[in-house]
Amino acid sequence: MPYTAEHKRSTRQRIVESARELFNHKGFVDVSIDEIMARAGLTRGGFYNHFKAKEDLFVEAVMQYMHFDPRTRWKGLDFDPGRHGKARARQMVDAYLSQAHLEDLEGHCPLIALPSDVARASPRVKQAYGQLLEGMAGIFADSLVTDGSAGARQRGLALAALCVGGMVLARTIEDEPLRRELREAAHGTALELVNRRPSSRARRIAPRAARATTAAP
Amino acid sequence: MPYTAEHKRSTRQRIVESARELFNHKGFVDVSIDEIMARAGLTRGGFYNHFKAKEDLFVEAVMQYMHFDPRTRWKGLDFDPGRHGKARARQMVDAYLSQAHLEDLEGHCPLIALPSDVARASPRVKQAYGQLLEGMAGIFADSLVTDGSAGARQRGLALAALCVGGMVLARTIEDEPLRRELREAAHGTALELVNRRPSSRARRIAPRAARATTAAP
DNA sequence: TGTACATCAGTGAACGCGCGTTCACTGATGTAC
DNA sequence: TGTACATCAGTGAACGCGCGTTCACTGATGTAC
Repeated sequence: MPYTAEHKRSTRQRIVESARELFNHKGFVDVSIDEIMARAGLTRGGFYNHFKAKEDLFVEAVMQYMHFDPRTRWKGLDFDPGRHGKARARQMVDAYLSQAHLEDLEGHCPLIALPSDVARASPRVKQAYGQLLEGMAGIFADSLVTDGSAGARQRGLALAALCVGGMVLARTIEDEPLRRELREAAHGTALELVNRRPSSRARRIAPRAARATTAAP
Repeated sequence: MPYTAEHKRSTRQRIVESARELFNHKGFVDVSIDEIMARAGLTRGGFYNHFKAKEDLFVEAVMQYMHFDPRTRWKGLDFDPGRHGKARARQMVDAYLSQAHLEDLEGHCPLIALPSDVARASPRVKQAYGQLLEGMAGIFADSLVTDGSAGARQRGLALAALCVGGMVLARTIEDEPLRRELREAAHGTALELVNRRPSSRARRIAPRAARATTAAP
């Protein structure tokens, strides 16, 4: 059992990853430190060599998701990070609102798994969660702004709310047909929002919307 | 201290109401039975005269919201339950995504406060929560179906996802300007979705959409 | 109308359990010589 | 190269606390007579 600084860092990383998976699956309070450490191949006591308290893990578990490579994050969905503009937004909507993403309870986006836990957590946790949210809305906004519309930021936030909201609610539903119906409803509507310009009532800059050219599932 | 059947029923009701408020505010696990009973003006032990276990309360607390009169539920928002069609949907969007509704942590819709808790709860809780969700989506769908569009059900579900999602995410945000921005983005986009027909790509029945006639905040 | 009794909503002490955290200890490793 | 030592990641028992639940008890009320 070596203990270089590198070794310690990798152990710590294993603990964070274990926590991320378990929190995503069962929420913050229903996961014990015992459980987290066991999954990381360690025992209870060692936890405090790495963290001051359980809540520290919450922050790191959420932040961790931000650094994932999109290709490994959405493996099997032929996700191409090189796309731009609406194709990029469409691809994001398709991947995010896919059944594979919904069912991957441990691997999917923490925005889906943890909103209620975060609403009751410390400011640091909220900030980490907020960064994820801003990141997602930003990707949407950037993808939509290419046609010069000034409503892209608003549209990006609304798309994030629709995608996350659809998935959050889908996770509460047991009945499979209804769960699918909800997810697909959010999916279809999100694609519509991507393909249409933001309303000129909200922001008076955009000209008439162009019709969509391509469409995904 | 009388004890007619009526008295017992009203005591039970007080406990449910107390639980609903506390769960809404702090979630299921972070509220103790002590707390719930104290708020109802009672002591710990009496709880089990009315309920078999804490989780029973969860089901009832969620169901309770369904029976609220919309006028008391959204007091101060000049909510008129008599409206029909798109005016009804618009009014619902306005009320649901209002700042007053967001800030009323104890009184607002449980769909906003409890999604993560419900995702981890028993089937009975999920069913109660699902009924609330179906109710909301149904109101939207009914309001939109008046023009004969076959996509009303899909649109209703997506509107529910957008409204709930926007509010759920807003509750996780501490920064007031960003919280407002997100809420208003969801609000504006929800109104657009109400005012437009569902895309003819998704359901090929609807003719070209009519422009919106009125618009709320 | 008045009285004795049975009922049962509500009380509060106690139990058992799980969990976050602490702490004295261990033993493998890097380092100094 | 080999050896003694200091370090510190990891161990596992123990502590303290809060909470859900149980239970013997109380005392106000409805009811029978």
